[in-house]
Amino acid sequence: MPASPPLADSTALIARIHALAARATPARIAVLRLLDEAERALSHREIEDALGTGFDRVTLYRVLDWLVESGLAHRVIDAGRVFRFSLASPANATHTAHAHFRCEACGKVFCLDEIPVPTPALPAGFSGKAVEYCITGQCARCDQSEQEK
Amino acid sequence: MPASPPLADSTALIARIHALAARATPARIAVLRLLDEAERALSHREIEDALGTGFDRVTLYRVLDWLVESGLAHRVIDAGRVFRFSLASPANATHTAHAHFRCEACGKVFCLDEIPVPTPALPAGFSGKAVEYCITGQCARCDQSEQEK
DNA sequence: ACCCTTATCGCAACAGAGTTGCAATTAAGA
DNA sequence: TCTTAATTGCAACTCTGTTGCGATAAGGGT
Repeated sequence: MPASPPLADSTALIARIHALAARATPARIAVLRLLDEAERALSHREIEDALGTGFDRVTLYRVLDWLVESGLAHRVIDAGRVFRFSLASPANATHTAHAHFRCEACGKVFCLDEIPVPTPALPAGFSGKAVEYCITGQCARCDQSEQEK
Repeated sequence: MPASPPLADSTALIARIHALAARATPARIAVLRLLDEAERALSHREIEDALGTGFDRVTLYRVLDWLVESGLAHRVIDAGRVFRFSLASPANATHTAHAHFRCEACGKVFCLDEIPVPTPALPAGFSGKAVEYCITGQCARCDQSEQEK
């Protein structure tokens, strides 16, 4: 187990929260930092485990709701009926399209920001807004460990 | 309330079930017929409501599980954390790709079988299998009723 | 038409993720 | 430092889906 990850600059995180006219509470700072350092979409459970017993379940749910409402994070639903959260990159804060990759082996969900999401033609009368694009398969790590067997 | 919908040929449905070496029970026939007539993906709740009080909750869950396991139906997860089911068209029984449209207003999910699902390039090491492609917006009916206001 | 076997069913109890109400706490502006 | 409204923590709840198990009935054989 490595030492605690290098602390991201708390001041910057606090500023980001204050910019939304919200209070910079420990729970918000901790969740924001965790998501900022994560390279994949995290579930409530994963966040709870990562942060230890310092915060109440419900507080974390509310922090996550707040993140989504304020546009700082995306919420996607996982095949296992759990929500996963990832920070919205400042550029695409207006979440028009977002691609994800879900590994069947480890269950983790990765954000594929760099993949362009095509906008398809819809049947008459239908107007599309957001496009959810999720690819299921094996991630790099699981694919590798499978070959080692 | 219109009269009961025209009964699809029960014999054909029963044959379809027998072809899987399974027993043609009333629950299976009813669910199969309902999904066959539905033009969109139905949730367990919608199926339960549509079929009335004749079947147990759990029985319907098990029928749906059986449909998915035997490849007769697809199961997709909805933004509201509920599973939705749609019959797999015999042609694409091997569910390679499938597109859906979810209406924000009425919550219904439509199958867009005719839309081609593009296969994107993945980061190194990742291997994709299934692609879930879901567009969120307003369906034809809700779009229309909104303009009438 | 009647039996058997066993796949299915129905009930009841459970599990997990997420939500709500409300009193206690605390961030942050005055 | 003081005030006050935004947040928190707790407890209880909802909802979707699952599991165990005895009872029922589909369908093949006689």
